Amino acid sequence: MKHIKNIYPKRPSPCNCLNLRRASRAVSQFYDKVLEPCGISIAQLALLRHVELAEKTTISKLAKLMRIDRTTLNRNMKPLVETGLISICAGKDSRTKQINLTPAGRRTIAKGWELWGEAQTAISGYLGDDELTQLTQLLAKLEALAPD
Amino acid sequence: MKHIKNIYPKRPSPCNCLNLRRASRAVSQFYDKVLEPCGISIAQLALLRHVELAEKTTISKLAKLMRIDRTTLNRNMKPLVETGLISICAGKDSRTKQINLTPAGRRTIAKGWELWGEAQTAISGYLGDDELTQLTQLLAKLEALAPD
DNA sequence: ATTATACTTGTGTATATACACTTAATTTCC
DNA sequence: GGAAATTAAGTGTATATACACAAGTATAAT
Repeated sequence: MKHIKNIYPKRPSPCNCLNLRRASRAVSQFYDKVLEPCGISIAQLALLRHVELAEKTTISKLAKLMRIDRTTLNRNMKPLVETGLISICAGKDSRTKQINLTPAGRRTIAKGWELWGEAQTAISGYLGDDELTQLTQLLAKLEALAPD
Repeated sequence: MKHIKNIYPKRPSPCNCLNLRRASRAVSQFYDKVLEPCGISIAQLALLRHVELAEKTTISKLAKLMRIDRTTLNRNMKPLVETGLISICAGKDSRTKQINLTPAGRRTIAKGWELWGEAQTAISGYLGDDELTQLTQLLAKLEALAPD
């Protein structure tokens, strides 16, 4: 406990959480920049991809799959519905709603997929195989902290 | 620490960005939970700590120090001003504003600092020294992707 | 001194995130 | 069959995030 000033050196912060949040912002912005030509963000591409993966699923199930809060997902879908990339209709169980990918949504995924690959390749190359493996494992372990 | 559930691994996505975002959410929620007794989030504690570190600074300088967007900082300060943890007054240069920590803000930091230590210790123990070092280095490298 | 340039902040807009509470529908249990 | 418990979705509220644009102030250039 010698010098308090060193508790916050320039970079990185001593706070694991803050370091994660900063890296998350930086990397998200990097992906978003690369994805710009297709008109959606990395968060939105992820949403579309999960809708494609679990076709005709419901909101709660999709939220569980994506591991985000149900109400967050609900609101994140809004701009994608408005731009016609996904559509929502009533499910068989009247409590549920069914989420569908539109043709435009599929086209956007196709375009976004290519761009995503560029970003992904760039990051992978930037880190190298060993660090990439490390990172993936560490993040998986950290994510396990989330309830359920 | 009782908050940690050891039910990993959850399968990582192939997307580095998504993995980061998920881990960021999970870890932020973990810290937020531990910080609950002091009434602020980890993001807010970080803001207060940076205000303390760079006393009487301006919005733009503080944003640069925290490495977040200036307008984001501007809005994040609002609830802290309303709850009386920080105060804002005119700076010498009439363009600028001076950000100050209030006595209540200092008390909140003191309380938050202890709780933060608990969360930090929990995470550090959960990962272990080697992984913690790896993580810190990887995140610093990734954050370097952000434009200046 | 006036103009041009750079700097500092604020606002409108929009997405991302999640908690608390509510409503509606289904399932379970007696 | 009807009450109780569970499940699915929606809304209000609030914070976190950042881009585009605007307006005011200070400094540099002429």
